[in-house]
Amino acid sequence: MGNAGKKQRSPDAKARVGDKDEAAYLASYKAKDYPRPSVTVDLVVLSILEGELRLLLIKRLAHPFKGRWALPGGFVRVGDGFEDQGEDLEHAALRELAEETGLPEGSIFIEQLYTFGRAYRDPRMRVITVAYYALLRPELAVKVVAGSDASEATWWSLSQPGQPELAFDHQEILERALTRIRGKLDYSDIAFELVPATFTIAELRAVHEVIQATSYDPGNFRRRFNRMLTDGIIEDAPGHRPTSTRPARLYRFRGR
Amino acid sequence: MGNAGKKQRSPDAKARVGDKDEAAYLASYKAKDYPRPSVTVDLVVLSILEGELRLLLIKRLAHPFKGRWALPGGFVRVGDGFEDQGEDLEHAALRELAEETGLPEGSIFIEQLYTFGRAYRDPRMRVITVAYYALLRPELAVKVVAGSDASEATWWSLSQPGQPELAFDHQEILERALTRIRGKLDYSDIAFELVPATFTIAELRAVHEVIQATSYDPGNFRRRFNRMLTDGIIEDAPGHRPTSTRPARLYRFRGR
DNA sequence: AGAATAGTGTCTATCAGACACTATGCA
DNA sequence: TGCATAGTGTCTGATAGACACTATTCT
Repeated sequence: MGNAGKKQRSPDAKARVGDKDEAAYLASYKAKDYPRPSVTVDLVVLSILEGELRLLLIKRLAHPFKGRWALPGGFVRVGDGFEDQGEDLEHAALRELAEETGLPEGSIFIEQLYTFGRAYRDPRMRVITVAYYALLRPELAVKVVAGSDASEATWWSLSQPGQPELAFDHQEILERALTRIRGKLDYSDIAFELVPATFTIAELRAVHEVIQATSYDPGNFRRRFNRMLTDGIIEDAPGHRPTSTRPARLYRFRGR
Repeated sequence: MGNAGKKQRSPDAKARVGDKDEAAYLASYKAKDYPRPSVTVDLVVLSILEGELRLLLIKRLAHPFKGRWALPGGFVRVGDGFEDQGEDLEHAALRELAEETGLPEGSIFIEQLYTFGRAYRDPRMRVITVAYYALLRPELAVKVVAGSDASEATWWSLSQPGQPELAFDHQEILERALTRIRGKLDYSDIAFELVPATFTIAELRAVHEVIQATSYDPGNFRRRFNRMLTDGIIEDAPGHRPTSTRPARLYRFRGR
């Protein structure tokens, strides 16, 4: 171990120095001599369970911050650098998400959030993390189990006080994710990622209410909803959702 | 050269293996054995000159894409990794901006845009770039000169057809920056970063028009502007701006 | 029958867009 | 004096928030 620098150098680099043509130049490129940071992806995984906004946290089994709760994430695979440049960032995020939740890779919505790279944010070494947020429909969220590395995974409520102190700068990442999501909720389609495949108006309203931590007038919300209907963003779905009183009509997101 | 891997390892790592305490653990940490990508910052530097939206591009002097135009940027300094973890991402962006424009480091507005890390986006090796956008007031923009590395720097117009083909995935980065800026223009204060320190309503309107590539009714725009006045976002400034006809009142952004 | 939620309608304030109009300084 | 731009006022349509009201189903 500790031979990463060696492995990443093209084997016959020196031989081609001096060649003017670009292909040869690439082979002899020496930029790898600069120190490089480690790059990770971290995920703010959110869902709504039992009417509360919930965050998926993993208990760290190793130093640093051993025993503390942290966002799921891990190193981006960059291959050997030259012949194999490894996986895309989004792929790394989806892979880590699948590994740490046990869910299949498809059908999980993620979006890049921000990149956190403050020096000393990881005490071990320079680590730059590309943060994503993921939104899980409740049907999927309940299937989450601890990943193959046997680490503990738990849905913490953000709707109630008493979250644990997070490892690294993960609290800051979480807050930026919430701010972003709150800002995008009204003008984007992300709310539909937190609702079952077919849903009632009240269910969609509950998503908005839980995320914004306010309450909306049912009548006014319905009006906004009706505009989405006439705009073709959503459509009727067959059946009704039984409730404690009058059953509610079902709808379906038409996106994508 | 090629000794980056060696330099980044803590000298007495092996000696402390087995110690349970966290500090010792950090010293012996071996995560550096994973291959690491290079990390750069790239900047979409925009200003408005002669009524046109302009983008600062640098002509590449080296392979790859030698002779092609590219966004200014460069490697993030990460120090030796452990004792010295190097500079923050935003600092790297501000430093590169200063180096490549000759402008002083303060008083330039930048904001992180997105991180582009597709495999093979750089043919040499795996490079992940954290993109920022910078907005320069016209007074500053005219002072930009080619940086210390003597590379050619030019303001290209985005308001007219005929931009050059950009190096790497810089076209994609540019497009994301424009989309972001167009989206934020209405609800944020970024328009004030493209206008002189004191400005007229027509000048601010011109910024909006050039960026959105539309035209706004002067009367209606003035009404929006008046709301900003009563909200305290902007305030009167002394004097008038001479025009070809009736001089216009001056205002000043109150932010920060 | 009563309770609770689904679903509809109305009123008001705010704001954007269209557009007509007045004011002022320069050529 | 004419003209271009600065600056004001008015009308209309769309939308959000407050709130009163009707409809339907479960218990």
